[in-house]
Amino acid sequence: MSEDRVADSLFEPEGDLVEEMEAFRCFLKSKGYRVTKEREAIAESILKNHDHFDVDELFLSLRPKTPVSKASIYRAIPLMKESGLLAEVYLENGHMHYERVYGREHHSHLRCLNCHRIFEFSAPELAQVEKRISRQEGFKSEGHKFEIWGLCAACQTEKR
Amino acid sequence: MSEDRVADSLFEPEGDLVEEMEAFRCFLKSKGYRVTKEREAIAESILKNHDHFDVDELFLSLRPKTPVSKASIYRAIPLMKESGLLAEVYLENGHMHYERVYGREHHSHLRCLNCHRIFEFSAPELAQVEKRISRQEGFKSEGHKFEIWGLCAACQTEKR
DNA sequence: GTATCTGCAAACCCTTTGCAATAAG
DNA sequence: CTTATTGCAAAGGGTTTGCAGATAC
Repeated sequence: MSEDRVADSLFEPEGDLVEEMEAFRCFLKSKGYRVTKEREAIAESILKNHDHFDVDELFLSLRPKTPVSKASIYRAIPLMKESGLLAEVYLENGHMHYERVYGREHHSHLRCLNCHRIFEFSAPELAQVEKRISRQEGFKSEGHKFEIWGLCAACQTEKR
Repeated sequence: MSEDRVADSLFEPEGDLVEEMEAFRCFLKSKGYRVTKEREAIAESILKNHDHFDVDELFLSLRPKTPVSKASIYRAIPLMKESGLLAEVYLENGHMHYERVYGREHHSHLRCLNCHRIFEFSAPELAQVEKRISRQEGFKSEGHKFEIWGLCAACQTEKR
């Protein structure tokens, strides 16, 4: 069906959802955590619908078909972080925003201070900086985050 | 008095405190905000004692000599951010950590996930990445943040 | 004199937690 | 069966806010 889009890594073919769900289940088992329908619903919703999201969006999007309490969502987040399914991205208006990691390339963010939209980009130098500085400082690095803030193209025009 | 240390930008000669306080007062006036003794005490405490801090540390360090309520501290923070005196650095254990910006070079952070210490470094490439990506995306950038996390040298040894 | 700022205490709001019922293995 | 997980509602805890009195200008 969608086998002819193998190289397209931005829009996920269906098969990847199955694989990624399986990876998450595997992770849970490997840690002795249980595979519950709530955890599956949360993970599936993120993998299908949410590149960037906060707890409330996730909660609301689950509610119609497979309601899960916020307590369970909050309790699932550390597990999903640990499994590498998602990562914290930034805090805005006093609550955390997350992004899906499975099936996406590592990237950095541009944040518009005016419209609060997030734009993504990749910059290969960053991994090199991470490596070099870590070596230099005797650090064993596990990841990095780079963020640029300012005004996006649209908001610059608007403000003139 | 300390005129012979002009080039030393890491440890601040006394004169800089006066200048930096003056810059902050100027900023307040320029915006129509008032120069109050509370705002001066907060700014002076940060400039003198706090490269990295959170609200509680600031509150406690002010209390003995020039007590200022937390409400006033929280109300002063956006002003100090706006003036460029301080910047948000990271969220830890549910509360924000700040750093002094006046009189210090821009730098990035290494965070140890084990001992939670922060190490600083400079990497000139980062400003170039900021510039290049902004140009590429039509973004008008106003700043960037780069952070590496992992295990510091001491914590790696300890864990073996 | 007037508008802004301060301190206090209460309100906010996101997140965490205790507990009894439920479900996974 | 046993123990982890869920949902609920209450607690937690950093931050914000309303208000009356104090203060900058």
